Amino acid sequence: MTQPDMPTPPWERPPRRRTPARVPLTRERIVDAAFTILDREGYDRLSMRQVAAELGVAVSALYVHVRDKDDLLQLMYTRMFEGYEIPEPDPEHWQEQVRDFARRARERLLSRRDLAKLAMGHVPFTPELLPYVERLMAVLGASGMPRRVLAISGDMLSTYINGFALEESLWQQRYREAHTSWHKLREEINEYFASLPPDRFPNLVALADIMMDESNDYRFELGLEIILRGLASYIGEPDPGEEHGETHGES
Amino acid sequence: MTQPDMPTPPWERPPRRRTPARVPLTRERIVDAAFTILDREGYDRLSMRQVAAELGVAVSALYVHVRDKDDLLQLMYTRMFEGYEIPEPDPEHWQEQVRDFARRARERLLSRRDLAKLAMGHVPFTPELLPYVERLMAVLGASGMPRRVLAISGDMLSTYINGFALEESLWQQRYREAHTSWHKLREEINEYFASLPPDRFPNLVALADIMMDESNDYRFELGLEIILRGLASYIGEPDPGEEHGETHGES
DNA sequence: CTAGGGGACTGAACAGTGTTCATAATAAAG
DNA sequence: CTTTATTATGAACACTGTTCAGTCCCCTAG
Repeated sequence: MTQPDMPTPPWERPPRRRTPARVPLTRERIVDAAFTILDREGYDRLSMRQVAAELGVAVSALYVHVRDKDDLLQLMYTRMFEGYEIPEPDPEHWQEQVRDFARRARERLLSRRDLAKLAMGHVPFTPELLPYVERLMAVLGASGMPRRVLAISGDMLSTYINGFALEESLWQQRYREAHTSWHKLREEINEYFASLPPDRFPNLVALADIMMDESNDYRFELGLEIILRGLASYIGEPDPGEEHGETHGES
Repeated sequence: MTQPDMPTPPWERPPRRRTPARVPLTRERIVDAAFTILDREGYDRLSMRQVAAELGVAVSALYVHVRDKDDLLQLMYTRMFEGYEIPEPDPEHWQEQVRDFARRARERLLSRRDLAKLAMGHVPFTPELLPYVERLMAVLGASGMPRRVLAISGDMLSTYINGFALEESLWQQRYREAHTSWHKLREEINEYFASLPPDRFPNLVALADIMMDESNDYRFELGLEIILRGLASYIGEPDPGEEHGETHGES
């Protein structure tokens, strides 16, 4: 905690410059400020000017430390992973480890506003993030699933988690803008589905009561379980599609 | 088919105004123009002004027919589904029907530039699109899977398809901007993975040769198969989580 | 035929965006 | 103290979505 507005005492030799030891602008501080704006204004209003204003600095100063807005977003994406822990692989409990991984990932994506929007469209293939990918692959690989299944399982999981969290945050945004609650919105949606003409929409009407749950947790868990069962079903099978490239169509 | 540039024959009484029967601006024509811009410039450069220019019209004229840019994007999203056919449900072949649905959806998403970006962040819960959801649910429901699994299966499938296509188009964009080819980019990526220090990244190094395929088709099919196997595994089981709301954690 | 009402369209403006660049201020090095 | 390199500034450019007073034109009523 520094106290910026204190006058300089006369017995200290006053430094020549007006702002003694002003906090230097760094990539870290810029990312901090960007997250402050993201929390307060949301992804769509996150602009270089807002970030600069938050730091009390001219816009162009940011470009000394950051190439692009894209560059800044990439830094924010990287920051998102900080402190995210993935355990040592345990072949006996790989499913529970993956479940835990997925839950914590979703939790993180929903912990701050619009984080899912930020994550969507980025790929964790940078040097800073590859360790996380490696550890996830280690956990999944311990299951003994075939190589080719393993190669896409990480992608599938993160696509599912990101997609799910994005949809959740879209609904959040929608009911925030409509000045109502998730409870109310959910009720309206389910009533809408129930009120459809049953002759033209028999399936939707029949599912109206469970299309949206009071909490999304159960839906998330079930989707996760579906993927896990799918992955597990390949354990013990030989690597599928060794002759791949020809035989994926038609049949 | 009207023929706009034909001169007015002299035996027809010429209308008083200079531009005889000028094409009226409609929502349809605006969406057409928007797709022209999307194809030519990409999603990020799709702006109201570009659309207006394409139509030879002032920007503000668009706002007579379209509330928002969001409104226009919604119209484009709806247009995407036009002519998309989903077959009558056949309980014997629901898996093949779903595979076919997914392949055609991906094909459509990749048929035009940045269509996946457009699709991401939209939900097909509008009156025009509900019939498609209904038909998909019919096909899935014919499998006999439990209600709660059915309720999220559609979401899971479209999340997977959209996410996969989005990732594909992201790579496309990346190698377009780098002025190289997918073949080259893929080779570089795989070489990069292979060149990682094997002691810190044993799993990534071991998978380097199949992290990215020459074509993404096989990866898409395999991911689809994983979901299908997961879904199929629930057929015959009682509806899971009837006591839901409490018991989805820990155990 | 004229008068007028109403919808479609225009042009200009507002407030905002990402990015660049010559210039100024500052810090470190000689 | 002077030089040099870095960092920050302010103004500018070329855009963006959106609004609004006014204009044009067509159709209808008288």
